Amino acid sequence: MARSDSAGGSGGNSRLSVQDWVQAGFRILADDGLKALTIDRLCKRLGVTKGSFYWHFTDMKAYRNALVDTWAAVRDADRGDFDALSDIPPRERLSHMMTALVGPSHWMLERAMREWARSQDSVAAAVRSSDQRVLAAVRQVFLDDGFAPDEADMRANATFAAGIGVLHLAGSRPSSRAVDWREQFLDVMLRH
Amino acid sequence: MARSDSAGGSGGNSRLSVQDWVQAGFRILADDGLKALTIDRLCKRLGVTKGSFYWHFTDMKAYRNALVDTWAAVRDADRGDFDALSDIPPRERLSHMMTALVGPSHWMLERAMREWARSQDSVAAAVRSSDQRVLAAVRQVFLDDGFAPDEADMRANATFAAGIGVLHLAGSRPSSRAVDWREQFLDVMLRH
DNA sequence: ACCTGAACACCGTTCAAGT
DNA sequence: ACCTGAACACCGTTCAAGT
Repeated sequence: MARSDSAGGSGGNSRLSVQDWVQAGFRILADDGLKALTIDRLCKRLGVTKGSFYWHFTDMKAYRNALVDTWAAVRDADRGDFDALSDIPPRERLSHMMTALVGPSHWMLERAMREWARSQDSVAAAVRSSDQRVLAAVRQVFLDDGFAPDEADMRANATFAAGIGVLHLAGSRPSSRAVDWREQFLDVMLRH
Repeated sequence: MARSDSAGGSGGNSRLSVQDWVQAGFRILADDGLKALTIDRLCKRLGVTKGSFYWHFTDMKAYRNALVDTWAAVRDADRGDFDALSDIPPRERLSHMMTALVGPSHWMLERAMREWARSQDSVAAAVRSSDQRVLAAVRQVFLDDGFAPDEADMRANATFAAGIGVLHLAGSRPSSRAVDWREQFLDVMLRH
């Protein structure tokens, strides 16, 4: 096998960084799903052998943790965008958040993370702490809309749970019907 | 398929039925979770070799289908119990349904089914059709409570999605706090 | 009809050896 | 420091052969 030059990545350097492995993993997840994410496939994509993987990561568990950490950072960045929009009315803000949660690009990743969380405590902890931050932002919307703290808490949890439920129930990408549905649902949740 | 020898007892060198394999699978799932459900482990539990498994099932996929079919039958039986309670007030009926969905014994199984559904279309179809029946029962509650068909539809979907979300967000068994939360949530959903 | 036993492919993991 | 190459264990799958 002739070793193909580099992985088409940044700089075309022959040596790999942790981030190279992480990015390759994200691409595989998006292209072919959870089951396709195997060490062999990663190595083929990066043009190295398995030993290289085990120099960068102690095992598959550690590699998943690296993926989850990067995912959590991206998620936090998204949440930062919400904070920037804190001057627009609560109703619209909530609509934005729901769209982002169930939304297009994160869709596959969200599912993968939650799937790993079920069999790996370290992933579960990272997902939970990321969820907490999103929940706090949703709760703030209800507070801003004039609900008492307890009520805001309950409604934020309900809204978030429904979002996660939709994520798991959806067989495919959210349809336009789902968008209508979402708006009606938010009407109910924001009703005083 | 209706041949049931001395199932349940260990030690009988009698021949195995499909249901013997299914029941052994449920026990492994409940005891040690999804990852423990391997052909080797099933064989050790039943005291046979792998060849036996492959005489009863064409592959692991087919075996999972058998498990899902049995699960769907049990779920339908539960739903039958709801129908019997159609004379009690909507609010209480909904409370019962939510408790059963998120509830104790089916908990582990529900998750396993939905996990398989993600990577196997036949399982996804079975889960979806079972979900549809539950959804219809929830929708009926809202109709009985006086909501218009469209409203009932939307609220049933929201209630169900929230239930599934809670199922996936829960790290452990539902706490007593979760029960309070559930009642408050139902109050909002049933508010006219 | 129902099962054994041995084989094979695939994948995660290890490690001595190379640059 | 970073990677190769060969080995091993585990698990799903196949199949000829046994009862």
